[in-house]
Amino acid sequence: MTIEKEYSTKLSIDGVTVDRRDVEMLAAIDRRGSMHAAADDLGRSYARLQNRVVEIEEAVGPITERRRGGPGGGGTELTETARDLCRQFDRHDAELDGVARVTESVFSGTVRERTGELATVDSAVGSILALVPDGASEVQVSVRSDAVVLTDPDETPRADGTSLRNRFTGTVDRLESGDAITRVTVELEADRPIQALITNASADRLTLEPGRSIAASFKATAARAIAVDSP
Amino acid sequence: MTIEKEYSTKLSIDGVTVDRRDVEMLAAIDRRGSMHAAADDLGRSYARLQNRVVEIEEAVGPITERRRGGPGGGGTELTETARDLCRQFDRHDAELDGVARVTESVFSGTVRERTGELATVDSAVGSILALVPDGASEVQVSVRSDAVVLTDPDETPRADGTSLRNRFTGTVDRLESGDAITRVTVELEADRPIQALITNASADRLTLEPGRSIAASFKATAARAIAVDSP
DNA sequence: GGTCGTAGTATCTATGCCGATACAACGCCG
DNA sequence: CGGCGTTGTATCGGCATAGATACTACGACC
Repeated sequence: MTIEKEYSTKLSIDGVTVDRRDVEMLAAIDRRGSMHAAADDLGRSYARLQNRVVEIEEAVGPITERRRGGPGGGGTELTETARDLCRQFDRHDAELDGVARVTESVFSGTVRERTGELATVDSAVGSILALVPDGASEVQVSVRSDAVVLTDPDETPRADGTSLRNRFTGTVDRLESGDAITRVTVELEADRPIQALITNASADRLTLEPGRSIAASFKATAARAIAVDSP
Repeated sequence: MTIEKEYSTKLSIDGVTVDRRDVEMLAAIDRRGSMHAAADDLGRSYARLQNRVVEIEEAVGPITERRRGGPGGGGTELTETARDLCRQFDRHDAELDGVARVTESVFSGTVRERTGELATVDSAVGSILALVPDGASEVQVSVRSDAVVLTDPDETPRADGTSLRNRFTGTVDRLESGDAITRVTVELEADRPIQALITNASADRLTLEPGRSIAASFKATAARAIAVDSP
């Protein structure tokens, strides 16, 4: 039984929420130059598709230039507004996709001090500064592996020169290399691993290999906690 | 016209995809101890709710212990599997929420060298190492502000000791402070800002103020590009 | 002027999801 | 033994979404 993280991407503008289907519709219109052809491409009915364009347009403003009659009988072209919208959707989608693909490291702990949205969490690997929801006491802190920075522990910690607020040392446990990216598992304490996604080039420069001592750091604003009722 | 990033969280397990509604259902069952009471709480029909529990159970395995007859007429309790599922959903949801809340910095550029999923992108602020989708040439690279690390530029760059592969220097343009977190806008080139979310404490330690010279770094695996057809 | 392919609009129908309802099964309890 | 509150199951109807269909409007081009 494997659990896969999924999501669906949306943008909300003045009441309407445009989803992937809408963006694909706009892409098809752009590709084919007409709404009828786009509807054919997508296997959708022209009527619904046209209604949807108008619906979005009422909230967002002109996203198409539609001509009826004329050369070729007419046609529809996207405005720059529509292209911007699609790009923004794509960027948001790419970020969400990142969250779904990337592994996370989880640390259970209890909230100590709190200032605003931030709090220090006492965990088995030490105290973690993280974003903690209001009123939480027992929490799980999760850190995305693409947010974990690895550094040579021999370098001076330079605690003052950086905005990386969480720093832990451990030993490299496992390396899984892809074409360009290596997933590094670092054992902080017994059975308390943290994972980091780094480029193969970084793995080389850091001379990573199982057993090597290494420091794993991450920003407080990249560490997110959830409340856990039962300890 | 303001555009808000939205999303909906899902977990997919062996065919079924559980969404927020399902997790809220499980929470209500846990809270009330019976499916009837949970249905009442949520304003849902018992029949659908019960069907859904069975549906999920067929894929995930036992998520409830249901008794009919007995003291109180019976009742339903969650298994540890169900609690784990809810926590995993919450963690995933927290990460997605982070993506939707956080600002992103966007850099347009063209793909130069590529190795696997990574590529260097030439942009107005210099070359960026980022995750680039296959076949893309003109791209936009987006970087989440909670992935940007600020460092004192006077510190030795230590290009070898870290897995931070992208490093740019600029001047602090703007500080927006909350209770615990400051959003810093750094001007890399004219009209090419990058934003960083850091703790107020870090902002103090770095003695940030408009005009100060600062270095902004981020990991290659935290920079994601999308393809842009028209330049 | 007729043709053609497009946009625009209205209406009917299929589908799927869900609430509502009704009823059986279960087991303690008075 | 009957009552009660729960789980379990089947069926009906409402509602929203979307496809199907039919028709009008438009304007260049033959």
